[in-house]
Amino acid sequence: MKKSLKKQKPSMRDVARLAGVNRVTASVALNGSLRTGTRVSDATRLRVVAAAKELGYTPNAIALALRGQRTNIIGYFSGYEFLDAHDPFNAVILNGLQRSCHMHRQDLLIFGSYQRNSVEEVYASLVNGKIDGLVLLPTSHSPVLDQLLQSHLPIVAVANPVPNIASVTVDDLTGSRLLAEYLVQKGHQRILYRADAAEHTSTRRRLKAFLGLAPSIGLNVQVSHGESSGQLRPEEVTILTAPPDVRPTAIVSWADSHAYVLLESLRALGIRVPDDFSIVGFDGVPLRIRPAYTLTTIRAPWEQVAATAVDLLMDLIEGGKVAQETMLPVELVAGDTA
Amino acid sequence: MKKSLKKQKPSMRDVARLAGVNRVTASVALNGSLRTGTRVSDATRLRVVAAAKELGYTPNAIALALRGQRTNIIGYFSGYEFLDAHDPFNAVILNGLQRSCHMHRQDLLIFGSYQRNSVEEVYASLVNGKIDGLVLLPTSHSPVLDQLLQSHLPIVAVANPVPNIASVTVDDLTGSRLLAEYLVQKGHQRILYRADAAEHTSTRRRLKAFLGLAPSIGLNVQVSHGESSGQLRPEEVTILTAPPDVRPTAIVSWADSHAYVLLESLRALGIRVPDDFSIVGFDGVPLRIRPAYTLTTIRAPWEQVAATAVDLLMDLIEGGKVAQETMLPVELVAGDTA
DNA sequence: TTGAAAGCGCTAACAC
DNA sequence: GTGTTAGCGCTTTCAA
Repeated sequence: MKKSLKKQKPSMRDVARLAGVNRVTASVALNGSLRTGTRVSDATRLRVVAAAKELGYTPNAIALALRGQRTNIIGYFSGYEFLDAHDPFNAVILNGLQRSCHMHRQDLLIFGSYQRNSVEEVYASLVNGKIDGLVLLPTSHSPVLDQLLQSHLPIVAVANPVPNIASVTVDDLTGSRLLAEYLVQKGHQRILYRADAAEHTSTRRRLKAFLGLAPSIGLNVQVSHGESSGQLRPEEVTILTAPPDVRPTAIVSWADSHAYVLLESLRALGIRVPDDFSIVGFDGVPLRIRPAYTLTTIRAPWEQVAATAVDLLMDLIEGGKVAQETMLPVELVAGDTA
Repeated sequence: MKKSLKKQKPSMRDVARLAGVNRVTASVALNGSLRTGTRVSDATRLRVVAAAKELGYTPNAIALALRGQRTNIIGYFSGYEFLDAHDPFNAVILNGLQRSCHMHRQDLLIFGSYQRNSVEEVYASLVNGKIDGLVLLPTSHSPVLDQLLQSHLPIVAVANPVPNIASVTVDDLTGSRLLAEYLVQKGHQRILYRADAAEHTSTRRRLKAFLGLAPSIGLNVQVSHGESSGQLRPEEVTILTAPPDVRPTAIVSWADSHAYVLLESLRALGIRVPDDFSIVGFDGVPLRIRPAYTLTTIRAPWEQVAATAVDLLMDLIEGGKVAQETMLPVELVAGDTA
């Protein structure tokens, strides 16, 4: 009666005992000996398999991991911030990771460590052996990054290229060009380019490309940096409420997420879009629920980016070499905000 | 020159060697001996700590896990389906899990195994020792569930109560009552209740409560089951396009996600909301981007549900007993769809 | 105060 | 064809 209370998970040893063979014989019988000539007679194999089945044996992944130095778990770390799944960008990345991990039969471990005490702790939790490799969404510069570069943990960055780390990115330059051309075509001349406070590498690329192109196609660009939340700063309000013949007619947001915040801010100020201002974004993450505004934006294949990152990571884990930067194409999708 | 190429992660053994002590002395020096009287002189401790620092030693979580039968990873399994992070419901659950895992210093492993080959495989991957416990979003009835019940993996279900498993749910009854009363108050009499195809336990509770209450407050309820995608079935179209004096005036969707799909379907049919039909949902998941329609719905504290599930799971893992069902309160929030 | 032994579950390599 | 040995990195128990 009481022995069934504490039914432990059976180990290989239990299987072997029941089948009346040695532990390693059982192991070989179940897994097939790889290179070694070690073979098992069909009779024994059958007995072992039967025993395993009877006991409901399943291998212990932790023991396997300790032995083989391979957990078959890959990690996702989105920098220091809380990984807000409500943010459609994070959502699409998560979906891509999930899909690709599934293809590679890897488990996915989420590091949403927004407040983990120290850099040391974060670092230690990343290299403690739980994961075989890491997909990283680099925020601006983080001290963990330096440490990770020293470590031998395979890493692939997404979205923002990082020197010395394999990165999967999107074609920010083309995206900026498409936006600039679109705005010109719509007759705009004075543009407010809203960059992010954190200055991600990819944002800088987008901005630089836009600024580089602007003069040659007749765009006059003013740059501002929004709050990290995407809210308007007082200076920006001043710019936007200047006389109509002076103020910009279109706003380029470095990312959709902030463009949506902006749309709400303008609405609160009684400013109409696209009547008073045109707004374009960048990212083009698909939304599950139809939003109040359909943003004109650059659509990048983020799910594919994440999936590719996992693919590359697997190569890296298996000792391969991968390209420093893998860049995926983008396209412009016209909405009703510009 | 070439030795730095294969810089292995240092182990306790390396630290001990550098400090000139035994491995266990090093271990004790770094972790402090717990119950055992084993102590280390300050001199040795200092040397060991210095050695550890010099080498950049961090403990190996896998070895710890194998030894202590504890990985400090908790898993999240959303049934057989792909865990679509775009779905705001999944997003809010993920956020709650993440937050609570962080509080408990646990890592979060996502099982998004939409297609993992067999039940056996799914089961094996859940009980292989990688996770200390599981938060489960039960879909309708799944065979894995039966197996999991036999196992000794600590489990907590969210949203849908499951017999013999600790569950964290929301007050579906009160939610249904609030909706019914609201609709009556708005003058509705003929209602279409749209349940889900999968018939989740919680949906059944909502429906049952609604039906139970309806007669006493003068509501006439018709029930339909939408596609699993939330799309309209032909029968439903028939119901909705019946003559105005016959057809329902309000639709209750078992969940917001399908309510939003419904809104789009009606829009495609040229039916206006709330002019032609009122629509109410259930879940009240906060949206990051303002949607085209602001749904009248029941708001449940899903993030709190997920966080509580982790709390309970930790109790369970540590050998405690927890309540069979923990129910969190809901409230009605009026939008512009009813 | 420190070291030695044992064991968590598993398998590659080499006996027999 | 099968068993033995050894070791992945760590800590608890006991002996010195």
